[in-house]
Amino acid sequence: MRSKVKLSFIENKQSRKTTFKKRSKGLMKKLDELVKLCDVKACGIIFSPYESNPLAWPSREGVDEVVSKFKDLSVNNQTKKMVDQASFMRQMISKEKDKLHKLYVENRESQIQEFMFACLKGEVMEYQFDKTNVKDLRIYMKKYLNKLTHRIEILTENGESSSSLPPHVIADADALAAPIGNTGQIQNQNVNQNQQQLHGHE
Amino acid sequence: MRSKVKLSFIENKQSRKTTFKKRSKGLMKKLDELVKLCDVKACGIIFSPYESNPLAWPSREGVDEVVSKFKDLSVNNQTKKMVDQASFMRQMISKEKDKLHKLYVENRESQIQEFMFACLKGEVMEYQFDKTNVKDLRIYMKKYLNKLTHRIEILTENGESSSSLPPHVIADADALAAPIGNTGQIQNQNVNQNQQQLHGHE
DNA sequence: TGCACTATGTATAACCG
DNA sequence: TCGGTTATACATAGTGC
Repeated sequence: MRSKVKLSFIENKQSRKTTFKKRSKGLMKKLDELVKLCDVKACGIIFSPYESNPLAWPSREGVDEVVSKFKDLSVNNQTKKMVDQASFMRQMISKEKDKLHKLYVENRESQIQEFMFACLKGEVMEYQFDKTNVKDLRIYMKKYLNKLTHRIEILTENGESSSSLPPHVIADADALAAPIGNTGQIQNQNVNQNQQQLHGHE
Repeated sequence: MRSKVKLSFIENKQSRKTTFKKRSKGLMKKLDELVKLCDVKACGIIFSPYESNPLAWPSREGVDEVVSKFKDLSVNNQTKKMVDQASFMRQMISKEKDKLHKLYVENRESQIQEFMFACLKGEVMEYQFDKTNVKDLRIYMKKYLNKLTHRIEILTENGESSSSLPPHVIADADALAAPIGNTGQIQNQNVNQNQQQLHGHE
């Protein structure tokens, strides 16, 4: 007539509810007995979908009392949590360091690019030619030249009319060099055209 | 052989302790079963003079979770509706905060953009170079440069018709160079247009 | 849906080594 | 003090109203 309890989720909704009601009632009763018999502080809280308010024993206030006592102790026992947090923090820091490094590399590249353009325009101070700069510049120029060569090849091969090609290449070169220190009136006019151009591309 | 439980304090110290041990163990077991069978959130805490640490089920952390949930409810201990409204409000506030933050970031970006152009035009007061501004400016300029570089690449690689290309490219290059060190009336106009342009890129 | 019933599984009081 | 055993009180699954 009565089966042994299988310690697993009761699929049937109705019997689950019934079981919950019976067992939670029994639990609270036992908790009550324990406290009466042994005179200890205790509390129990059960949330269920079957009642709008959580079951709390011995009462809301009683629970509060026990809980605050428990929290007090918990504060002293947070070593383990602290450790977890520490390792978490370590992870985060590691990630941030990676980001930082990536940014550093990018930044260095920009720097060298500027430096290169400055060189091309002869606007570089003597003292800027330190070992590191020159070394990085070498590497960067190589990369840059490759790009340009590649570009020229493509344009040359795809080149439609021969007359239009050279201006392209020159224009390209100018475009790349441009960000460094250009000034002057002509410049200003071009800006306006540029705006339209940019707009058209969006 | 076995007496009926008298629901009163057990005077005998020894049997009280024994009873406590047995019953508390049984309680936790039943709590465990209840949770497994019905899939509800629950916790139990028992303080006793017999153990240095309080008995807590399902675990310190589990108790914390249930307890905080309980506290949340307790605070709004009015009606279930109130609770729903409160949580609804909390959601709304959270969303509004997100919006606010997003707006703040956008706003700051605009600010820094203006600042950047002002810098380039030499129209910046000394006092404006505080740490925060400079830091944000750095970040923003980087972003800005990347955008421009990207733009150059696209325009360089996509060169369409031969006749229209050279002016475009030159215009682009000028636009990119223009914000640097330009002054004068025309410039001011350009900056404004330029800002709109950037905005379009966002 | 919920309560009441009852057969049966479980918890545990008392005891023991 | 503790862990194990046993008899028995108690809790509760399944059932029907």
